[in-house]
Amino acid sequence: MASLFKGISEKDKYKLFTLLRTHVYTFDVNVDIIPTIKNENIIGIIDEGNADIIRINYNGDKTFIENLGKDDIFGTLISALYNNEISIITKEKTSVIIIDYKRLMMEDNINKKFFNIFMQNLFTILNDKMKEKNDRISILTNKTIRNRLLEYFSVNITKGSKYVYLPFTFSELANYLGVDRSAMARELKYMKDEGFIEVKGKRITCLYL
Amino acid sequence: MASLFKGISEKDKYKLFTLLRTHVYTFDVNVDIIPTIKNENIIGIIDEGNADIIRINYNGDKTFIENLGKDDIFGTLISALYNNEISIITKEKTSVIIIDYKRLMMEDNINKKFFNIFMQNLFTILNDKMKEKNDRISILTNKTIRNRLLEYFSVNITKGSKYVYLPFTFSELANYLGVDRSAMARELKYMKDEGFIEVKGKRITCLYL
DNA sequence: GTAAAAATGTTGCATTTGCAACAAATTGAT
DNA sequence: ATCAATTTGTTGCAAATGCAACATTTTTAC
Repeated sequence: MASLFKGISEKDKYKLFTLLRTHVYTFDVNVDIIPTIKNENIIGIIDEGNADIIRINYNGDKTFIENLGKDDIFGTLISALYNNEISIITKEKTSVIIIDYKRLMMEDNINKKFFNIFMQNLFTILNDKMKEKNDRISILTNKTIRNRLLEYFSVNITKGSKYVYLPFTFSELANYLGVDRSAMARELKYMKDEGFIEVKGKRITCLYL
Repeated sequence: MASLFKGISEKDKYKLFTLLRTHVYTFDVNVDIIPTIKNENIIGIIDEGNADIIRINYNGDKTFIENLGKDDIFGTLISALYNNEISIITKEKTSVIIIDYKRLMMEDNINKKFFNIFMQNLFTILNDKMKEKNDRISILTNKTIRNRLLEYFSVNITKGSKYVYLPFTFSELANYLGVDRSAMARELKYMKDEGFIEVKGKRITCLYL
């Protein structure tokens, strides 16, 4: 699991916090954290708890973008906070570490070895995020529910197995796939009936492999 | 327009190339550039020409991801090249600058001012890319063609105007929106008939604003 | 300028999907 | 253990969409 602090000792981590003038904010459940950090060019890291990134469109409709858990990052570089369209809603009590983005590039930082490790970690995380988004785009461009499901399975199958474990509920899966929940349930039933898949709780077995 | 070399003089740019051991490759039209650069952890910059990033899924189907033009970047950090699913197909004669990703983080680089500017530019570009991908996800999660179009217009409208200028053909727009071209044409006709929009070539006027 | 290729416009039809409404099952809190 | 809240299962129906097929227009190449 990628973390911004992988390979950095606790001691260096706190040196880094000083260097970057980090702030820590703690939020209750069901709160939008954006207003607290708005107007800033920041990177945030979830230190505890979790939250959903939601996008609000021109019409007031909400699109689920992703869920953030421990060590996940968000901010200027990740979610384009500079527009007004995004909310990050805590799903439980959540604390976040906020780093001022401008300080990342200050020249007095760059001689510190732990700072360089930190930057490498940041790149790795951005790379992973980009892959996730490409994955989702690939899924969403499929025109039928069945093909979206199959693409989702293909992307998320446990390597070398026939199993997909859902990291969320079926409702949220429908959301992620951009389809109606009940229509998805219907399609899953067809696929079960045809012997394509087997569903036990959140574990789906792909029998066509 | 964001460029990796914004704020860097030509002289420093070539110093940077030496520092990062860049390579330049030139490709004919309609060639996949991935095989040439595969196995490498790289960042590529389009120096001349343009190319499409295409994703191939488990089924052999192709998804258009994006078009790359001058100064656009691609590579490990942007398109997750490490999996086998991506092709980058030139649409004309195209030359690309390839930077070895590992060298980006080497400690002997980081005292150079132009290197820091370069890194800042890289972050800015990554940020923009992330925003583009979030935009597309927001569009693709809409359930009707009309709503995808409206969201597309909303995201791409020229600020302070009622105009959207398509940067590509209507066929490609349908592709981008993940819908059937003829179905999209039909929907656009309905919207014209209802007085919602006006279409003149690649310029769409949003009359509902 | 001309022919070929690509893009756009149009339409009928079968299929897929969203939506709504409700029942059943599961989960969570006290 | 019990009740409430959430999630899941199910289905009829109307609407939206993909698909195919073909005409027309525009663009491109020589």
